[in-house]
Amino acid sequence: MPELPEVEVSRRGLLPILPGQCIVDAVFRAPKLRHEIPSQLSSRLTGLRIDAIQRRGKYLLFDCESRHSGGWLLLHLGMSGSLRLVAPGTAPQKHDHVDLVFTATTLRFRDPRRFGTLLWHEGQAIENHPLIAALGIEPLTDAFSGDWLYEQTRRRSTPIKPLLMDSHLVVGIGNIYAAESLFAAGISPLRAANRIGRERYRALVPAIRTVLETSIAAGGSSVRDYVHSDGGAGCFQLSCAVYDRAGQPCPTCGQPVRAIRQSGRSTFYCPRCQH
DNA sequence: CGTTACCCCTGGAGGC
DNA sequence: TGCCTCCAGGGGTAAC
Repeated sequence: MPELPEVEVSRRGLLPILPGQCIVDAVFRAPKLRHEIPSQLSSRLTGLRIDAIQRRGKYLLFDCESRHSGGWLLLHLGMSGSLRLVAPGTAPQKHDHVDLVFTATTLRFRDPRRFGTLLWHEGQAIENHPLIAALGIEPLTDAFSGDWLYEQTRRRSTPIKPLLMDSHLVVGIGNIYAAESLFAAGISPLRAANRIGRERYRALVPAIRTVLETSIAAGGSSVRDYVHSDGGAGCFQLSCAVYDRAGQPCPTCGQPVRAIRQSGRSTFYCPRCQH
């Protein structure tokens, strides 16, 4: 479910609440999410203060006194994860796998499919964690430009859509926003990345940025104690132009939206508007 | 090195 | 009502 905007909105929802608070207890009700949860993690976390909450790609990074013999808690929401803040003592429901208990509130992680990731990284240098070190560029930075993406794709013959979703190249673009960005830029998801010209990448990159920022803005206006809505419709955008709209008219030309499969994922696009 | 297939897991939707 | 199949917003890993 969560792509970059959802993770960023979750982060912003936690920022006014958690930094400065100490972890009173950590409760794990599932033996593993994507990875095993070490048996001593609860005692390691207990007593540590949250100094900051950062985001890298779709990972939330909780700075737990990393500069003072603490470390980092890495959280990835996976496909079905969501966070909420509940009153201490609130009974967990099914799939509520993790609680970080603070004095006045509890951060609760729910993840039915358990594709989420929870990892502890001892020490200060989170950028050295192998999963973080392998991540590509942040799409909302100035360094992510049409010229940069053009240069990066010269030897990539794979279709542009799965490439946009490759977090080793650029982080945070999931299945929904890849489809929406390509529609906005008029580029076919099937087109080989190295057969797209510089000018078209100069259109695609701002389209990606606009789609992501619009979604963050839309999500940021909701929620307080419910950090992230897990509504099945997806999209913080009020409506998607093409995603999950197979057979429905393209908002630009009226041609039916087409659904295909790429790399095991569904892709939606307008065959008339996107080339 | 680049690309693809598979796998982790549960639940909801739709066909019969 | 039940059973079956397919699908779902991610991504790491292994194999070609």
